[in-house]
Amino acid sequence: MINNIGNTEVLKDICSTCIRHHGCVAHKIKNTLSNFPTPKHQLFRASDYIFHVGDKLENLYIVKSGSIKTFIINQVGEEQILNFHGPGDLLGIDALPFHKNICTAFSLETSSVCSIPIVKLEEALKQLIPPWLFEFAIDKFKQENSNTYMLGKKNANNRVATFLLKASENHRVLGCSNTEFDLSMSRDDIGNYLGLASETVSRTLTNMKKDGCVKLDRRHITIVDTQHLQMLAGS
Amino acid sequence: MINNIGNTEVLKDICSTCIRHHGCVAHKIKNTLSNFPTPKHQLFRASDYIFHVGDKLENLYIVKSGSIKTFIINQVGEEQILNFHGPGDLLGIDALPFHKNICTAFSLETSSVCSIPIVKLEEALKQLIPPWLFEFAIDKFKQENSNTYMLGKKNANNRVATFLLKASENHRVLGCSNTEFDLSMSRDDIGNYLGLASETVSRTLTNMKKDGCVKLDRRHITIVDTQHLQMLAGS
DNA sequence: CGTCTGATTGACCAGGATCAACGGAGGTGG
DNA sequence: CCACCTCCGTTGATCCTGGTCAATCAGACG
Repeated sequence: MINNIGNTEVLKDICSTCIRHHGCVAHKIKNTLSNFPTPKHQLFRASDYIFHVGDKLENLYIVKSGSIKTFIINQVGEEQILNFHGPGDLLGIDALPFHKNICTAFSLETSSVCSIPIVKLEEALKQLIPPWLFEFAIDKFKQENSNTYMLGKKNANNRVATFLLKASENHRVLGCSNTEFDLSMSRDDIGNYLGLASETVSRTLTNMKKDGCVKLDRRHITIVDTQHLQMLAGS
Repeated sequence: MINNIGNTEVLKDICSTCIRHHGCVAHKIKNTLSNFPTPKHQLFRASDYIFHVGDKLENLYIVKSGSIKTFIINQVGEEQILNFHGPGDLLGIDALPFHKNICTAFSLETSSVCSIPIVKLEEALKQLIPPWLFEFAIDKFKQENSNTYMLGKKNANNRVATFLLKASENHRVLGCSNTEFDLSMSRDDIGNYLGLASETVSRTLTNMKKDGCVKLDRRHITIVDTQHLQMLAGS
């Protein structure tokens, strides 16, 4: 009833189910550009993999019916689900710009998807829009997606360590020291953001200090043992 | 040291700090389109508001230096931080397409931003790219952004209720019943996604059933009292 | 009918929230 | 220049939510 799976009518009616995005992107691109190949439809059954982490990304997929989960495997070998995807959702865009899948996609039930050769899509988009805008959009997608990184982190150590490493990485990208910097936000703000009480943030930082992992002076942080921190972050 | 705040050199050197995005979007657009207005720079001091939730969105902002937090206010009047934004980050894009800010932006320290009149930007982008692609991109941004909705949810009730409401909304958008549907994933998957044990998901659902909030039959869900569920979700 | 997987329920325990007290830094006013 | 105040961070004590382990149960399927 909900997802009229396996209904051949759905497959015939090209992209009629891509409601959420006001029509299927692939076909819109096709209508705009004459040399774009006809998007193909594929059927996956329950427990089928659409793609694996690390694989070369050959296609982008738009879910037409059914549902698909994407997940990564963490340090300990456990699955961490990133998201559930239903009709209209796009799969694989976070594999750009390196064409390497950063997650695994797994069909939870019989699902039909519309697949677009990624190389062709990039060519097409570069005809449509300026390259800098393309890069910007990709970058933006990845940035937003990276918020998900916190959802699975369970305990206080995981969360705070991940937070520190992300702050460190941000400073590195900006050309500043990634081992010694000032946090601009209060313990309260950090706790609020991480879903912890400010006291817990404080305690966790104190423990890291005792372990010789970081040095602390109020909001001034020195990362002493990055490896240890990464271990605490659990990824 | 980290953010050379208030340094007038930074303000003179147009968008030199927008490293992460390989240059400032606003100026790239300006270079592409002759009629696009020169982006303006603004300075905010610690505890200044860049914009408030509900305000009409006049400008997009690109952070050049300093740091800014964005947050929403939940049912109970508490602040829930969505993200911290540093140099290179874009502020306000989630206010599209309705031009109404869905969060408040607050400067944590002295911060300089580059502001772009949003109406002008939209006009410019519509010259650059096909409208359907523009709509698609906006829609995609919002979708990714909406992952953040879970970060603030603290307890099991919050999380599970929010999850159910999102599932309900997804079904509504697809033209299916939003009060009675099948979940395609196991309790294990739900728990993994929400950062809860599967047993906790089960218990929480059972409690909701006892409260007359939902009906349950394995993966088949009937939402009986949406208002109650929204109260549990806490937003 | 037996097996297997997934969901539910119970018992117990630990991690983190809450409440409370304290200390230090910075700001303000006399 | 110093006394005072306020805000923020730290630390301690206690309680409770939710994780873990384990047993049971209900469907699905061969």
